[in-house]
Amino acid sequence: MHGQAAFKKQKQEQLHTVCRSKGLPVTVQRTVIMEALAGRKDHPTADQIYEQVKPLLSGVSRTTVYRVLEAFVAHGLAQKIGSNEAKARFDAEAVRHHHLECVCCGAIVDLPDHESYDIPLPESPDGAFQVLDYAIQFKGVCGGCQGESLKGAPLKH
Amino acid sequence: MHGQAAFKKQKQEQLHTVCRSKGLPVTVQRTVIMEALAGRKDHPTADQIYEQVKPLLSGVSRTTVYRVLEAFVAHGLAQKIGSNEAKARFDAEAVRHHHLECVCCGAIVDLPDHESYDIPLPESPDGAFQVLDYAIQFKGVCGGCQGESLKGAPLKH
DNA sequence: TTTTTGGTTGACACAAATTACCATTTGCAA
DNA sequence: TTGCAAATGGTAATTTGTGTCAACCAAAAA
Repeated sequence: MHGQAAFKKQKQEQLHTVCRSKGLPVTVQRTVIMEALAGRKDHPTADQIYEQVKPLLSGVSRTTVYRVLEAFVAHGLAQKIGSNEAKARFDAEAVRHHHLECVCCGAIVDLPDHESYDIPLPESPDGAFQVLDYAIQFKGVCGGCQGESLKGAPLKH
Repeated sequence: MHGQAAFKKQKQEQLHTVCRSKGLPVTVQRTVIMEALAGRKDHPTADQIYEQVKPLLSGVSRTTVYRVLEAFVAHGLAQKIGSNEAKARFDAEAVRHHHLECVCCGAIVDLPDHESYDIPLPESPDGAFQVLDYAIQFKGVCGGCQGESLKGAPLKH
């Protein structure tokens, strides 16, 4: 896939731009972690990224991976997405898009056509809340879990 | 508020109905935990509910609170909502509605007019995924955090 | 009312996920 | 190259959620 490589390159450039504009150092850790995150489409957890970069950055601290991912989110380089499981998952795609979450196995995939779901932002519906963006979380059962659900309990694999 | 009391009563009746129809006992713990959850609009975590019911049910186990809340979700009596924080939050309102989440302090409030945001469910957009429902997560800054953000860092209170 | 029975609860240990702290190292600009 | 602010590594601690099992209890049967 060439789109993959292009996306990675774009994210690396974005990382440099943001760091330079805010006076933050571009560290090896940030570069490698961004490379790892941008190369995945499965919205990994911090620990999954840690396992992935450990062989590439011998001696990385788990703490650093958590911190770097949080920093990406704080500076708009990545998104933290909320799932029903009790752990944070990250997404290098920071522009608006929507997700399909399997209620059975927890898998989260991107919705291919996000432009079909453009809705207007509510105008401060409760008074003071300033609405900036939104994300739609579709819930359902993925292909792999549909077979399983026929065998017994519908939820909780 | 009278709507509050009516909602609590409705949830208690729903609890009885569901338990009876499935042959499950209606325990004191379930009753008190439902009462606590139905009385809140801030989408509390399991531990917050635990702290709340501890004085009312002397000797409750934290494990029980976690289990009962999961049971509510499994039987459609409550919803587990995914936030950007790495912990599960619960909502006694089980019918479809949407949320406003403050990216600064993490507060989650219900969107008053959820009927304005009816969108069609995608027809298995990636092939095998069976879409059942959706929830829109609006992101923004709540009233309390707008003042804070003027003072310095925009994120992370 | 008493008995029976299967699901529930409490207590504890355990695992997973995340954060706090601090000494050391590093990026980068002067 | 040098200096400083920021980042990192390592460890410990906290928070959040799960597994196990004996004792218990709600609800139906006797």
